[in-house]
Amino acid sequence: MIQPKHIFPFDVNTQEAVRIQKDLTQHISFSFPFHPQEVHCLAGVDVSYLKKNLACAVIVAFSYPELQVIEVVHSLKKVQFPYIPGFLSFREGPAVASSFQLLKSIPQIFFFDGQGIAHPRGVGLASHMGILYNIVSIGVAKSLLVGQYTEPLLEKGEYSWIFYHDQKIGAALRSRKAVKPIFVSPGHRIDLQNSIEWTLRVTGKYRIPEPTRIAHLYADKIKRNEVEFLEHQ
DNA sequence: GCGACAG
DNA sequence: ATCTTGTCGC
Repeated sequence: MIQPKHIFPFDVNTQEAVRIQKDLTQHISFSFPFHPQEVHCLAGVDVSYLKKNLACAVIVAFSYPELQVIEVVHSLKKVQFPYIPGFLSFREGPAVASSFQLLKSIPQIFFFDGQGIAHPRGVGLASHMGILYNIVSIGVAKSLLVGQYTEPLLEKGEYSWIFYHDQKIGAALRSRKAVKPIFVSPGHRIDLQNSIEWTLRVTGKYRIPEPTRIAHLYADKIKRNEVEFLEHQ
């Protein structure tokens, strides 16, 4: 089990959240701790909502490079923070943390359904959870939160930089030919170039890379089949 | 003040 | 994220 490096109070107001985010920024590392050859376990994390103010977090662990599912965990947590762009981790973080407690695998890289450092204060969901658990994390978002980018070329694998306040914070990556790009940014313990490369390594025939795509499919399954049962927990 | 705005 | 059927295109 992966133990959190620090315990953060998630039941805070936005002002405290801003302070926490600004403090977390100082702890982000960009040096990738592994040799590419020694990565054999990856994970995808998807966060979403259920009705009744329940947040759902799914973590799926995969073997690499086979990308076979080796573990799936999920948890539901009542949200006590509204959805405000820039504060997603305070809404979904508790559910993610709860799922981490259930995870037995030790993935070497985590792909998150959200931003890494491409965030108003440099601490998106991927970075926040990355710092909290001292893990390698990458933000893979379906839409842009902050910054500007020029349209990347149409072939799969093409990308352009996302700039924010004159800083290069991420990439608009064409994960499939001629589809809307995905927005990749480092979460923690990895740089932008490696974030792009690893994202491409786990991207198949779909726009969304396999780790988060599969995690999202499990989230859908949970919503369809197990909601009533889980609501009593 | 107005518009933008991960999931 | 969610409300929602068929349909146009690679």
